[in-house]
Amino acid sequence: MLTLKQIRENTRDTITRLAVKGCDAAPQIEKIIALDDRRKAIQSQSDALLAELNALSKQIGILFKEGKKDEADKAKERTVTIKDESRALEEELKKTEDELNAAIVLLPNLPHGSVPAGRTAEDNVVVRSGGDIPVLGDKALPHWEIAKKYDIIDFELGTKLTGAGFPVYKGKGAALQRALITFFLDCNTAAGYTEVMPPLMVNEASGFGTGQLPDKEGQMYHATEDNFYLIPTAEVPVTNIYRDVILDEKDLPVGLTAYTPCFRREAGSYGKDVRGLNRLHQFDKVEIVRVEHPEKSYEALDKMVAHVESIIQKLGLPYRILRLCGGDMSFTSALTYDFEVYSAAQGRWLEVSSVSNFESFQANRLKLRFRDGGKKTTLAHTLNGSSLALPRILAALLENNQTPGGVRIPQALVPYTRFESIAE
RNA sequence: GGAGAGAUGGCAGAGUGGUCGAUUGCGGCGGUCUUGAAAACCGUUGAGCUGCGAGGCUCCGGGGGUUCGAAUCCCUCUCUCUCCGCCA
Repeated sequence: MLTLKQIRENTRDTITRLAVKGCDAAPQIEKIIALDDRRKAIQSQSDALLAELNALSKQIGILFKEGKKDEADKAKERTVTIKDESRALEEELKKTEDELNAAIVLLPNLPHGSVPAGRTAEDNVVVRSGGDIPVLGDKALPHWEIAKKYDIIDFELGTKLTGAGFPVYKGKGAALQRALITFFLDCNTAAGYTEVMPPLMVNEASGFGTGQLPDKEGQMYHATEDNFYLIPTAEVPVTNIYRDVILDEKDLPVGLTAYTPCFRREAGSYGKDVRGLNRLHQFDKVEIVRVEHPEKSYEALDKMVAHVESIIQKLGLPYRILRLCGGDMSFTSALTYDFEVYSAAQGRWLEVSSVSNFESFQANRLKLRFRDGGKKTTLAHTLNGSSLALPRILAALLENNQTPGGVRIPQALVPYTRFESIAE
């Protein structure tokens, strides 16, 4: 969430920048400022009243000690009216605060100055691209057919066990999956990220911390008996490590990486785009998360982009990097780069990573701060990115590397798979 | 799952109705001393809201209650520990 300070002190600028995201925030902001004014007024009234009550209570204590019971009883009378007034004010205050909070939470993060205007994915800007798109010829198979041909992924079996979107990886398919996870983690730790293995279920507070709750409640699987949520991404448990934390400035930057399965209900998506590995309810992903000093977060974002790019290059996949336009960016992001790899048999680009700087938007919600110099606490900046999501990488690998003699494994992965191809 | 104990500041640990946002120790920061360091000594050291400021208000796991007054009493939830049961 945005800070009240930002909204109040840079009102005009806030409105202008939110417009880039296609959000007409003026009425909302007017409402927020009015609510905040009201909150302050009630608060100071309430504080004055409580100050009087505190003083009286102290006095009554002293009077009792001195044995002046009559005077004490007299003083008590006044406290009764104060308490009534105070209770009413408190109710009013809570109501106003709730309204204020609900209003602020609706505002998306401010886009960075470099974010292109635009409404849809069409308006995203290709920053750069790399790798060669293979020419496969007419007999090229989409990955779901390759998977069937070599019996490495069984979608029907997963449906039997659980439901659609829960594939079973078999034989070399399972081994390749495991190899990719280890490969990605090794790349990330070599770049200085510390590996963590977080829980796959989180409580409500964590869901709120990263913003999945309350808005996206329907997107997560919910274990109602214990009120836990299955994580839709490692971002949730890993970022929440820093919920309500005040770091020392010298602890920055923080860089963590985690492999986790991800669970998404994907309510409402269907159609041809969801075939095979393109969209799953359970999939594997390796994530990177950073906590940065506000002055260094964009430098860090560039480093993350370069890092993810280097991994895709090692796999030899054709890719492109997009700077998302205002309209296509997530609610919480200030600047996002998407990575897409080309799926040669499907003839389309598949999103495999999204790297974002959230600036202080998440940190404000998490209360993630650092102490600078020894005195002031300041909100930190958070960033995260996939490094990388497995299913679509796997899809592209299978499709782009298919040959009449089988699927060729990229050299960088062979030490991990310990086989060089997948054949009949 | 059953029984019991507990949750206090960065950590340890006092505090069982009034002047307690909280004794003390450790740690941190600043200083004295020293060529430098250690030791010793002195000072300082939680967060949030509000106010130009002085100051005021809130927070002792979360929520509710009793009371003029709650860290302290009551209810409730969550979590931790010990013992028993079960178990990879």
